Amino acid sequence: MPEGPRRPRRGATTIEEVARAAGVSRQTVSNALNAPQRVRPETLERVNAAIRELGYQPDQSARSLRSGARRTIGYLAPVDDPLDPNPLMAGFLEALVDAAGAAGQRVLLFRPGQGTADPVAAIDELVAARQVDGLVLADVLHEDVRIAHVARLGVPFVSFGRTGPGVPQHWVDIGNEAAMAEVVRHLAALGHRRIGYLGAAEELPWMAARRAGFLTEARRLGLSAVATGGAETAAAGSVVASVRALLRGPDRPTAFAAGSDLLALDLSEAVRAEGLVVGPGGVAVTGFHDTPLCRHLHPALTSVRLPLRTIAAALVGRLLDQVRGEATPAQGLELPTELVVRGSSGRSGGAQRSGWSGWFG
Amino acid sequence: MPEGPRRPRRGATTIEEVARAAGVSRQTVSNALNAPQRVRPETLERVNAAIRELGYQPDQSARSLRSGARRTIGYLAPVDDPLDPNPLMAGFLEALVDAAGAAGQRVLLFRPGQGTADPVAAIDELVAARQVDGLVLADVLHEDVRIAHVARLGVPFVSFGRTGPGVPQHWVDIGNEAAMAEVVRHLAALGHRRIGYLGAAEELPWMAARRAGFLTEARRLGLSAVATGGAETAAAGSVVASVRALLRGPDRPTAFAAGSDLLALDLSEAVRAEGLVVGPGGVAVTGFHDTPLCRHLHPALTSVRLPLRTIAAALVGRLLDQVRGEATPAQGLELPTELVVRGSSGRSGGAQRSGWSGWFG
DNA sequence: TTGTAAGCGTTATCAG
DNA sequence: CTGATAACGCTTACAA
Repeated sequence: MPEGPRRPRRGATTIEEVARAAGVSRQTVSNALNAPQRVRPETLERVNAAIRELGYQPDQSARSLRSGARRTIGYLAPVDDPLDPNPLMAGFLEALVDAAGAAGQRVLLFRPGQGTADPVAAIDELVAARQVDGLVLADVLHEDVRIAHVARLGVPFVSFGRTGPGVPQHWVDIGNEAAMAEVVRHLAALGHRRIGYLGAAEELPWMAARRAGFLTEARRLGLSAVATGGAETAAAGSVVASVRALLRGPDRPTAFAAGSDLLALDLSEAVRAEGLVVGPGGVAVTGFHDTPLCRHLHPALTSVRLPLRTIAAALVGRLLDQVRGEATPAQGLELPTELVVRGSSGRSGGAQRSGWSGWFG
Repeated sequence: MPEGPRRPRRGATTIEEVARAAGVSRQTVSNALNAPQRVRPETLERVNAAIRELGYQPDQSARSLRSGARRTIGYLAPVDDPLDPNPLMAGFLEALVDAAGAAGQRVLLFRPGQGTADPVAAIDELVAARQVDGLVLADVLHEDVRIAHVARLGVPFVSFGRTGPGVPQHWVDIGNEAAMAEVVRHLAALGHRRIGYLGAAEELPWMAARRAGFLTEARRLGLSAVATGGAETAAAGSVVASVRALLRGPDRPTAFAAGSDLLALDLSEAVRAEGLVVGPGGVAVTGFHDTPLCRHLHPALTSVRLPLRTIAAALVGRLLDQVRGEATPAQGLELPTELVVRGSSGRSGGAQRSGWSGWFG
């Protein structure tokens, strides 16, 4: 006669015990849980009482085995540069877990095995072990092996960030170009006519988009615009120097936008090093991400805030649509950002909302 | 005749197919996986070949249901202040996922349901649904309802951070007092005799410990020390003012330690506002956490680095000991931090390692 | 060493 | 609307 597992089972209540307590069959309890409309109200109430009484929760493994639904989504954490980690990862994860939880899903965090920087193997393992119903990918590149791979596997997935047009897919992203265009308009409205941009890691699509958005909008408004911090200034430590050069050159910009809050910090240091001052009456500076850092600077840093909760909700929604087999055509959603104006630019401390950017195919 | 789940099954290979391909029984495949020493080497090789060939991975749900082992640990994300999020959450999570992965475990992220700030309910759900083998709790308070609750439930758990002596438990923490003591010694070695400390949220044990470590070591060395930023300066925005007051007072400190990198930023602003300069020849400033911010400041910020990977590995190790039922007595492990000396204090850019702090019962 | 049989807790089908 | 029965894929004891 087979024996139970060697590990002492936690005294977890089973559906059987609930059924006994409520004086019904096992099936009725299952129905009460999964198809309440099939159970007579008074029976339902009795069953629910027993469930509450015993603190019953269905065993998720048994449920998954039988139904095929794992009720879990996998989040593949990007392997990021420890020197420049994604400053929003924590906040995004919290939002993701909340959004998933609201939809009755858990979030399983995974990463490529150490040493192996190969995300494809990690994905394969998770999928083969049938641990998740779908995947959320982040920091997606134009040509992303992960996307190509999961698309080939046929696993439901959704990506935070846009990819090239090769693979039809669901994605959610912020309007990086639109965000920087809004920054440019903000600076122009303050009267700045010569503006500068400091970027970094321009091979990353979102960074490239921010720079492009900056330059395009500046051109459209007829401003004099110059960008630095790209490949031409790649050498470490030279970022500040490149900005100082701009500040010493002819047509010195009176305002600078940065591709991140940390770059805005570099920017501020360069400004100070040139004997200038940041803020009203001096050089305007803006950042990106709206990290807590912004509030600790003097003057406080104007920055672009990402709608993390909306992003997470959209990601989860689109992912679960696929999991449920609802045949929504692959499409993208670009969400608007929020420009949070603080002392480093302009006078007031209020916030302006940028416009809705719409749907993309 | 019962039918399979309504969701179209992904064409996942089962143990049966592997057995057929290798010309052995289902059991032999299971043995090859779970007890390879029981299988004749040549058979093992044949089975492994079939496994590789078919890309087989055991269905984790089936495995969990039968064996009781979920191969998953739950991480309860602390509900933190969005204005002052834990700056290390992202890095810690990465380290945790890696450490868990190395031990064959996944990490399930969960949070108290939105609205409900009740972590106990979230824990109950996860445990009742038998989704995890154990729990990792972080940012643990002296009297922590979560600890009391999981201890009562009898679920294996381990905490990042120390709690009161009420409940016997496994914990891992950094030596907050020792870390600040090392900072104080560092400042003293630079010749500073009057030093200040800027803290915040002193009701949090780790913040209180940092302050205490600072004051104790300063007293021990016979330095003149003063701390601010506690409850007495709770009003928002007054932090900088409180430091400026110290800088204007008699016995002006020539060096300041902060309880976090962001507080060090406040500190720097206060120093500058008083017309003083941060760094060698001016006021020395140190931070805590060693966030990327440190490298973007000028001068770069001396800070205390946490051994996140070591912490994560220790947490996972202790947790799995409990899961495996190895009767290790509840005990704590205090890990040393690393003081990373940069331009904001001292001259060199090197790093000093602090000493090993030892084991606690 | 390998094969046989049972059952983990749940949900789906089908007969009452 | 309820109750019996089978099956999801796997691991464990035991027999061969």
